[in-house]
Amino acid sequence: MTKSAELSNKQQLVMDLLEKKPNPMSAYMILDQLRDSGFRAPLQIYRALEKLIGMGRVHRLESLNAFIACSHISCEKGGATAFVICDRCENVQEVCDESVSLFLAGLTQKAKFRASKSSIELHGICNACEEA
Amino acid sequence: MTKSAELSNKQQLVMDLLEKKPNPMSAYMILDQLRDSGFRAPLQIYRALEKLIGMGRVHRLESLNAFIACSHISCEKGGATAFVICDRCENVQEVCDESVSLFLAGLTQKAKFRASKSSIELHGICNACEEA
DNA sequence: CAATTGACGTAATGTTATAACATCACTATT
DNA sequence: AATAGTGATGTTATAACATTACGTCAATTG
Ligand SMILES: [Zn+2]
Ligand SMILES: [Zn+2]
Ligand SMILES: [Zn+2]
Ligand SMILES: [Zn+2]
Repeated sequence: MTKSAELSNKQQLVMDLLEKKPNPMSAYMILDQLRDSGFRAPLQIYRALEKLIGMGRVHRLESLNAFIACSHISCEKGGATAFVICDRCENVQEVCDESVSLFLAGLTQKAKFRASKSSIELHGICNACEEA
Repeated sequence: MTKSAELSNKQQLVMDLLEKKPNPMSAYMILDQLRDSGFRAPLQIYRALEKLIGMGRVHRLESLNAFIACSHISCEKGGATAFVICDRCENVQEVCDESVSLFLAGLTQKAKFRASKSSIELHGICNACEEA
């Protein structure tokens, strides 16, 4: 629910919803939740998401076709992030430390590559679910 | 075009097509190419792909919704693979060395996690395209 | 032989994402 | 004030990706 002057009304509504949910949501789930707030078409959601992702405030999980609020102050700076996704409870941990950027740096160097975007997603069962 | 007795006729057709193409193909692209070989519906493609992926002979690229033949003998054993994808020429490098498995091991340990599947995909511009 | 299994066929449907086009609100420039 | 530019918005239609549901068939196996 963090207020940010840079967001339009619609964008703020999507941001607020994602920040309330600990789990990833698909664009269509978001649409369903926001019908009463004036959203009527998928594109309205996708446009808001595009902006929020550009700002680093929302991440897209490629392996789920879903979206989640950034759990850090914002990943604009650090950049590279890895997502650890529990397939049971849908909890997502966002790992953003040096090991990630070092790994990616090594990868781009080996591959002689100029990277622009990364997607690192690990699926499995989290500790809490394992013990339950 | 590696022959493998374990594959059905349809599965072999999909495998052959993917092995001929250096670039990722979507399921519907595959379908288009294989209409003359008797494929009629998406499901026929997805079923073959499911089997081939299970065998480690084909990989799914989550960030592209596309599929590509494994460029190694087969990733059944090693497991973890990273894909380096050029957004210009669509060339895909498959990196499968120790740095990848070490990185993932560190990640699962930090996150206290039992991993079952990973998806590591790096987008950008390859060296060849950069120099062109 | 009955049961199980795995591949296959087909139609319908579900889910995710974008194209195309028009309009509106705000700002900057003339 | 008029003009033009920009970013957000609204709406409809459609493209692209994936699965459900149901039925058939052949090979294996207890
Ligand atoms: Zn983040
Ligand atoms: Zn869990
Ligand atoms: Zn492979
Ligand atoms: Zn390239």
